[in-house]
Amino acid sequence: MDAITIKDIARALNLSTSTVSRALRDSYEINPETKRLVVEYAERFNYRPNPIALSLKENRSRVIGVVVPQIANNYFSQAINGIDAIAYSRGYQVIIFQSHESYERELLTVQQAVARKVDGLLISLSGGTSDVSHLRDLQERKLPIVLFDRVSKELDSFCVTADNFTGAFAATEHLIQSGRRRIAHLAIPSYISITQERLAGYRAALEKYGVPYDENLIRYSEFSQNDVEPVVNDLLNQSPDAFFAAGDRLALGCLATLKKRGIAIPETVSLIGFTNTPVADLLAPPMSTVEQPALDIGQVAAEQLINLIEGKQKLTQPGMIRMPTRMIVRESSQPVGVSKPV
Amino acid sequence: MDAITIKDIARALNLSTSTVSRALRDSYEINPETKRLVVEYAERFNYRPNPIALSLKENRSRVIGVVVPQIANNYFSQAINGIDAIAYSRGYQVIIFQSHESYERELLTVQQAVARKVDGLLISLSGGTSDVSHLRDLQERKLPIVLFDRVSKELDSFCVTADNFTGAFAATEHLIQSGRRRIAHLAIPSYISITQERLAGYRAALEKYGVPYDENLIRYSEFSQNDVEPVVNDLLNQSPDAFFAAGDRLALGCLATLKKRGIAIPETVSLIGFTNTPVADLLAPPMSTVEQPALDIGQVAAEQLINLIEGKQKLTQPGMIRMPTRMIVRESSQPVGVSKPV
DNA sequence: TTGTAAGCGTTATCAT
DNA sequence: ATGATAACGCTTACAA
Repeated sequence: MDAITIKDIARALNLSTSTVSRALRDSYEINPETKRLVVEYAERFNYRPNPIALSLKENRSRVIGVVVPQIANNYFSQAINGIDAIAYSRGYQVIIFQSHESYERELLTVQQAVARKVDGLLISLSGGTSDVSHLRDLQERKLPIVLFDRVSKELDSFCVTADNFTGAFAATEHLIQSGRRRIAHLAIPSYISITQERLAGYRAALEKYGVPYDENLIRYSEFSQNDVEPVVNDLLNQSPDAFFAAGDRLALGCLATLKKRGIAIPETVSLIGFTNTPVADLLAPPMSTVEQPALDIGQVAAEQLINLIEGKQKLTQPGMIRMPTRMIVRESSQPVGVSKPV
Repeated sequence: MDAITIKDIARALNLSTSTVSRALRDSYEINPETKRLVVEYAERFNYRPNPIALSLKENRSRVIGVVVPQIANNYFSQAINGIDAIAYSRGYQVIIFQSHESYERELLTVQQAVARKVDGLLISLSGGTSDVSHLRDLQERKLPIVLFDRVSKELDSFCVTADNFTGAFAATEHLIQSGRRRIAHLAIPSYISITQERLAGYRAALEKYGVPYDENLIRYSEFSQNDVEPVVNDLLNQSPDAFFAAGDRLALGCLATLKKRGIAIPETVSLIGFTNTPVADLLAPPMSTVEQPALDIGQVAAEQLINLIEGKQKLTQPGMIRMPTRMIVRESSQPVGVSKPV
C-alpha cells in the first residue's frame, strides 16, 4: 500500500514537488535533463498519480456513474459492457449502481454517485420512476446526464434507445403477413417509455393492415419471471394466434409458459420476442426475435455522455438517438424437437 | 455541482471548521447547543461529506474492486449482484473491472484498482492467468484479496468457489445411474482451477462405478460460443451417449449444436450442464443442470473480504469455502417439442 | 528553469 | 468547548 508519490520523487532527486509535477505533466518550462531524470525515476519506481488527490484538486473524478435497474440482467449487462468499452478507451472509469426497479433506491443511488463526484451520469430509469425532478435538479447544477433505454420525455436530456416503434411495427407486420390476426401483446408496466413506443408500433401495424385492435389482447406484467405465467395464461383465454412479447424476460417467460402448456410454436401460435438474450438462439425455431442492440446503445450513450462532459457538445441541447433494431425470423415449418439418430 | 462543505457551514455559523467537524462526527467535547445548530444546518442544506477528501485523508476509499473476466456473462453478473448487495449493506461501494480473459488486461486492471485505492480486491482469475505473482505482491503490501470462482492454489488467500468436485461427481453419477457409459466431458481451458476440480469429480464417479475412463471423451474449448460447436462435433465422433458440459456457455453451445444436428435429448444422448443460466429452465426437459450458486458465492466472498478489510479476520490465514451446488434433473421421458392443441 | 505557497475537504493534534 | 494548524497528493500562480 506504500505507493510512491511525487513527494518521494522530489526528495530522492533533490527537487521540489512542483518541478517533479511539471516534469511528469509534460509542461513547457522544464530542463530536458531534469525531466529525463524525473521520468526515469518515476518509471523505475512505477509511479502512478493518485487519482483521489487529483479528484480533490480538480473537483472531478474521471468516473462516470451508471445507474441501471438490475445488473444481473442480460440486457443491462451487455449495455454496461458497451459503456465500459467506450469509457475505458477514453480514460474514464465506471461505477455501477443498481436501482432495483425502485424509485427510492434510484434517488439514493444517484445521490451517492453525486457525492462520489462522478463527472456524468448514465441512467436507465427504474420501473418505479415516474417523477424525474431529482435528475432535473442535477442537470441544473450542470451535471451531464444521458438516459438510455428507459428514457423519459419529462427530462430535457440526451436519450439513447432502441428504435422501439419501428421494431415493434416490423414484428407485428411480420406476424400479420404470416397470417396471424389475433396478436397478443405482452408488455412491462405501462408508464415506461419503451412500453409506450412498442405498443404504438404494434397498433400502427395493425392499422396499416386493417386488423382490428382488441384491448383484451394487451397485458402488462411486472418484472419478475414468475409474474409472467399467469398473465400468459390469462391471454390464452382470448384465443390468440400469436404473441408479441415486448421485452426480454417477458419473451422468455412467455416461451416457458407455452412450452409448459404444450402449445406448439409456430404451429399453434407464433411468437416474437423483443429481446436481447443471446440464448434465444437456442430456442430456434420457436421464437423469432427483434433484437435490442444493447451493446450499441451502451456505446453510443457513453460516447454522448463523454462528449458532454468534455464540452464537445453543449449541455442544453437535448436529443434523441434511436438505434436500429434487427429482426431475426426463426419460424421454420419444421416441428420442434424432431430428432434424427446420430 | 456546488455541494455544501464543512467550510460553508463554519462560515455561516461563525464557527471553525474543526468545531463543525466535531459536531458532525459526534465527538465528545462539544457544546450540545453548538452541535444542535450545526447538525440542523447540515441537514437543512443537505450536507454530505466529500468521500474523496476522506479517502485522501484516510488513505482508504470504502470501495472494493471487483475483477471479473466479463461483465456480460450470466454467472458473473449474478455474482456481482451478490457482492453488491453485501458491499452496500456494509457501507462499501463496488467498482467493477473486466479482464476480458486476458492476463495482460488483468494486470493493468488490478493496477488501476490499486491506484484508485480500493480497500480490497475480489477477483475471479482470467482464463489467461496462470501466474499470480502480481496478486502476491499486493498481498505482501497488505491489500486484502479474496478469490472467487476461478481461484488458484498458488496464492495463499481466501477462496470462495462452488463445490465443483461434488457437483461434477453428482452429475456424472446421475448419468451413469441412468445407464450412460460413454460420457463426454466438455471443459474450459485446463489450467483453470475449476476445470481441474470438475474433471476430478467426473473421474471419481467413473471410478466408483467401474466405468472406464476414455481420454478421447475429454475436450477443452475456448470461451467464445463459436468455439464450442466444432469441439462438440468432434466429440460426437467418439459416439458418446451423454454429455457433461462443465460450464455455462459450454452447456449452451453444446445444446445448440445438438439441436442443430437434430440429435434428440435425452433419447439419443443425455446432457448435464454445469451452469448458471436461469434460462436453462426454458430448455426443459433436455438439459439437466448442476447449478452454480453464483449469487451466494458473490455474497460470501464479499463478506470475507470486508471482514478482512475491517480486521475481523487476520490476513495471513488462507481458507477455502466451497458453496454447495444443486442438481436439477430435467430428463423427462416425454419427447421434446410434442405439442397439443390449445 | 526552479522553488514557494496556497488550495481542494476533511480530521487529528495541539493550543487556547 | 473551541480555534488554529498541519497533513493527505497533487497542480498552479507567483516569486526568485
